[in-house]
Amino acid sequence: MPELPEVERYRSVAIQAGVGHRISEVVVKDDPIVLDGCDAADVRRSLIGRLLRAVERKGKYLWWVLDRPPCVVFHFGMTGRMLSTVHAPLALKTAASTERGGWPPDRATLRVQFKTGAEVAFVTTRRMGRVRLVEAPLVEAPVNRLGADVLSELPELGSFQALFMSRRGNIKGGLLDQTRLAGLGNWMADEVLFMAKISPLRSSASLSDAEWEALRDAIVSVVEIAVAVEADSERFPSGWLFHQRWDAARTPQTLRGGLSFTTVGGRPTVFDPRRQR
DNA sequence: CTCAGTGTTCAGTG
DNA sequence: TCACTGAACACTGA
Repeated sequence: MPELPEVERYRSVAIQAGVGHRISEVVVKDDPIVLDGCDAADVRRSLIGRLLRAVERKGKYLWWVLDRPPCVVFHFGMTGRMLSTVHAPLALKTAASTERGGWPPDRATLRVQFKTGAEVAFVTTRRMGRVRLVEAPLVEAPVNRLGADVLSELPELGSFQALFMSRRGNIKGGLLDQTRLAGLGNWMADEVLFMAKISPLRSSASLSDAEWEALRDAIVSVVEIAVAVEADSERFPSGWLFHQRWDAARTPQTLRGGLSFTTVGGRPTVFDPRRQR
């Protein structure tokens, strides 16, 4: 479930383990699916002996800025993680999550050791995550295709609303389109619509001004809270829809506790038809 | 054995 | 050309 808050957490993991430190050892698994446009030798050569200057994020993408280009850009796909020896792993309550203790983690694509002895690993068990070498991530693919980051660049109400004007489809599809707003994923889209009392099936064109404002406010709130608790779902507010979506996810097209479990735009969707109009 | 689930990309359609 | 839809991708755990 790596949506923005989780990626932001992985950013802290990398910062705390390695920013300001030089890289002494690198182990890369030569996996042509995960390494996109580069091979293990390229990645190793780019990292070994380098100083980690900063770790940046936009939407669900993360990249390491070294003291010499290129940057190493990570995407987590549906099952990626970034772990370190100085961070306790977080047990994430999602359908796909499995955290196991021990170091090194199983099947890491990449393991980096700093001169301090701290290590960071990138794991993408189902191989849908990606590692790329990019000179200037903000102006090159894939990061340059992203819209405004929902944590740091959320547009003011007028431009926020305008982002969706060219869309004919449902509002949930619009929220998931990373070229408009970057960072929301499937569960967060459901959560903000729940908070804003808007049905995921509504067409973008049908929202009132008050609803646009409620939707924008809900995005601010959900993103801020999820980031503040470091994407630890145990600490999500008890009223959030999140807590009800995973255990009951095996009952499509039925009602449970008044909630509707269905599919919108090909994604599993949970909403409360009594509350969300 | 079957299949849900996670994010993105791509082929096909309107 | 643009926007949308649905399948595909790889894999694990239920």
